[in-house]
Amino acid sequence: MQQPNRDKTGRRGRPVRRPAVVPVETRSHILDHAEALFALHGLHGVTVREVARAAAVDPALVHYYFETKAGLFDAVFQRRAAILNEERLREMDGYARAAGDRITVEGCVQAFLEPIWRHSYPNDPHWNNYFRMIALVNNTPEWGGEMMTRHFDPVIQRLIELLRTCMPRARDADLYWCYHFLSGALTLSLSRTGRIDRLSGGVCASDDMEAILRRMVPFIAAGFRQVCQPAD
Amino acid sequence: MQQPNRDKTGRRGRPVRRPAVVPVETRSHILDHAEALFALHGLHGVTVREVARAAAVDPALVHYYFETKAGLFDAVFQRRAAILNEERLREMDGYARAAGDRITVEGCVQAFLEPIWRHSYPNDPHWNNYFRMIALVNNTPEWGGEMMTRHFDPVIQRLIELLRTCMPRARDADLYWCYHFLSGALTLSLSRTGRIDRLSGGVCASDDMEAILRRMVPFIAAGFRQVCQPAD
DNA sequence: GTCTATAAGATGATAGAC
DNA sequence: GTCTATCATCTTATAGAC
Repeated sequence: MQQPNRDKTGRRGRPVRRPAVVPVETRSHILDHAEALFALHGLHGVTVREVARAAAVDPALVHYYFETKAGLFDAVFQRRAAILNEERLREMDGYARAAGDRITVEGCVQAFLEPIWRHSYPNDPHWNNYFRMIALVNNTPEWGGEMMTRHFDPVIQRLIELLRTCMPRARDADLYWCYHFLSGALTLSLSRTGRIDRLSGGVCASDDMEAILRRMVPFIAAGFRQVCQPAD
Repeated sequence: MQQPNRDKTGRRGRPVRRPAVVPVETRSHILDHAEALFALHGLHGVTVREVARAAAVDPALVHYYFETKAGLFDAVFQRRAAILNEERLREMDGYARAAGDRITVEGCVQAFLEPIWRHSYPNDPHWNNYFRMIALVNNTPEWGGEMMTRHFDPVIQRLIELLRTCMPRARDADLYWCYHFLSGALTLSLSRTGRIDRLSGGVCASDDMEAILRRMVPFIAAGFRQVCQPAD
């Protein structure tokens, strides 16, 4: 599998001591490949060796950087969560400021989703892998709830807050349950399993993120209003 | 699957051949415990030995009945799908017949969900495990789409058909995408991860299926109408 | 930081006795 | 149908050389 003592230059004497070409990126290089594999197979469906092989790196290095497989998984999850959270908060704050009194449920949902779509559409493979991971985690009974809470709660709370200003008479339970429906619809979309392609006989495509967003915003907004703002 | 040589009467002549006390149930006994484990950890998170130990059965027996781990997973998935599909078809047909011209989007969605809720609420641990498995499969990129299609498509097509009679001018793509949102919201609910409990500070409970249904039906119905029946 | 080597044990699956 | 025994392979993780 490995050729122990290769020396491309073939020049004799000292082993030259070049710490490879770009050692700076090793860590994120491992993260990228781990992300791609975890997205497809989940935590238990991936071995440290597979990650190492995909990243063309020694298995021991993975442990050097992340200690355990769970540590690796967590690091992968953490990396883009930080970025995404910041973008979403800024997007929602920006929208709220710009909209002022004209704030709408549609606008809030759109601002909440916008940063995701910016990364996923048309096609950033890294982010798309990450989003698949989120979908898997979100539906994992054992530790999924805890993990989602730990990484995303502040952003969700901000969304709820914003939605409350649109629907001042809404009850908390209704707002949270409706967010839960949004969360399910969103993460299933992000997992792009190809199910809808088969079901629809090709009329819909899992990868058509634009088609999804165009319908998700009005769908979710109408649902929120129906439940949180009953006609009474 | 088959019990070749059973002889309940024990009448003489032949060596009686009573294979233990209750051999009839071994297969479904294994299925039950596999179901509980797969629901929590997914296909890759469970070993054949763990299933065998949980079922208090020899590991080789699992292979005897199901050949491979994937075969076991599939058998678990199959078992209740057959039951559920039949119940859902009957529920939807019954509703459509009873409603006649007064058919509504709410009614269709309710009929579609009703059989699930009958099993999950208040508490049938077996069915609840099964529903968690569905949620996991539904969000599994690799083979999840294929598996959902294989087991559930006819029922979904029937739902779409019914919804089309409520919204005759709806376009297919809109109907399918809206079903996709429904599917995501539903399966996330079925996975009961505890996320919403944490997020809401205890205002909502993952296990409160009645609270979910009460909101899901109007939420989803309003979404469908908004997207599939634009005011134009 | 990166690699070799290896510990220490678990894995899916099967052959064959009963 | 059920069990014992076992194969061949893979697993996470670490110690220590370089």
